[in-house]
Amino acid sequence: MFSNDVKGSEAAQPDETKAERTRRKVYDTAMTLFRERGFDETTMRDISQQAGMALGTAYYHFPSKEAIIASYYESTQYRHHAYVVEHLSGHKALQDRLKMVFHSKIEQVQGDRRLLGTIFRYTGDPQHPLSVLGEGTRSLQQQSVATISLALRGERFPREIAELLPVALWGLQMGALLYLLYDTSEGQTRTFRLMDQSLALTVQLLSVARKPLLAPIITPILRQVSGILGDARINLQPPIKQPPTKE
Amino acid sequence: MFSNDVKGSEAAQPDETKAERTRRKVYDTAMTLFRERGFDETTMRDISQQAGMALGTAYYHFPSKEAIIASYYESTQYRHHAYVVEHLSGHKALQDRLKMVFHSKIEQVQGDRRLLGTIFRYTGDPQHPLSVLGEGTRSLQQQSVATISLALRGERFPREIAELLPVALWGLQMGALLYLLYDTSEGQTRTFRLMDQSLALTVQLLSVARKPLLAPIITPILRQVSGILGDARINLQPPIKQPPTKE
DNA sequence: GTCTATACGTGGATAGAC
DNA sequence: GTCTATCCACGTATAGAC
Repeated sequence: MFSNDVKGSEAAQPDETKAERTRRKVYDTAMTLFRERGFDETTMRDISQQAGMALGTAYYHFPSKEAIIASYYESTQYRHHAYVVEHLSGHKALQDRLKMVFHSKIEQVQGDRRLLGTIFRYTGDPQHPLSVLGEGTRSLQQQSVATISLALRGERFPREIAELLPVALWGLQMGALLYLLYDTSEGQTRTFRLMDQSLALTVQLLSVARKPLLAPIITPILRQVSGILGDARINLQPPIKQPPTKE
Repeated sequence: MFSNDVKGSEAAQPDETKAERTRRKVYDTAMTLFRERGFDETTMRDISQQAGMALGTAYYHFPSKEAIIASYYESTQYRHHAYVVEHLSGHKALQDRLKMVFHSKIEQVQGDRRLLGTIFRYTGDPQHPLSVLGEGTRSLQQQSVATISLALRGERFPREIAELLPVALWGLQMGALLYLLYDTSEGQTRTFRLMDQSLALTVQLLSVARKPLLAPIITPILRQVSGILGDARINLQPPIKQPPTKE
């Protein structure tokens, strides 16, 4: 739907074409203004003026203001994935890995809370290409699940848990992002605490669930949850098991 | 923030003032157009023209298009509460009561799925008076929790559960509404099934949690969840224990 | 292909006359 | 309370320069 080659890095590459440079200029200027004033308060005319170009030029590279946000949306997912891949080997225990994945996600968007809100705005419109739950962002959703699932690499879980855990964690991440939006505490410490506690609880529950004594009670419940979600067609497991990392 | 005397009933009252009649006319016309074409596709000019009045007149009664949606938002909560109060005595078992409460909520907004999406649009902006999670709708949130809690009347739960259940059910309702938005199944049967299954599971879990054998395992977990939520200041218990029903 | 300059129509919102 | 006139920002279109 939207073109997509700005990757969010604001460092210019030397072999950029002129068009790419202009496009980046639009993107960077827009992001700066969005962060300063907010999305709605920034007009395409502001952006083009600030970037020192004509209105038509900005529109030439981005069909709409939303398209700029779409680029940002994609770039965050891309960068998060890259970060996680790079830092995975430094964390061995499950809880450490989960913390790393979730912390980096929050830190990444921490300075852009207002922008984040702009992305959530389309959630109520399933048809909108930017709806975080809609068809239009399906591949981003699956990528996100895949990124999170990297933290689970090498772990062995019972079938039922292995099936539910990735989506559950994705939901947790969504919840954390939403909470972040509303978190006015200094440095958003509340969000981090909420996340850490939730993850600790999760890991704890996972180990409880593994106890053979409790299995007969827990397994049917998990099956039931699985059934409900499956029935509701809530399923974000990406079709490819491995995320796009060459190896 | 927004004025609020349209209660969503489209039946005119005989003792209405002229202003009230005009206001209702604006509201009713707007709702009809919103339902037919959608919120964004309906202009204030459309509304005023269809209602046979000047643009300025419509704006005199509603300071903005959003204010009309705000009225709708309030009226649904009001009507749901009234419905639940009226039908509570017909349902004795907990699960029946929950089903009644949740079904009526969904049925009430079933025809307005697009409008519902419009309400969710402001969730990303904590400052916005219409954000479903924001300060601006706090009292509506608490009313909604109170309405749901009516289904729990007379039930006895352990402290930890009694504390968590209302918010949890509110979250479930939010989830169901969100799911409804995306549910294209005939008559939204999927949403109803998802809800029924979730409620059945909930009731089942409640009875499991009551078993004395499992209490030592479950209670500390619930305490922990309670602690996390409390820490995060997620608390929607209305300050008044009893919702506004005279008795 | 990339960019500028300019103009038009639409829609939300407001001011002021009646 | 109601209407008319108006403002302003937006998306879009276009004609042409390089």
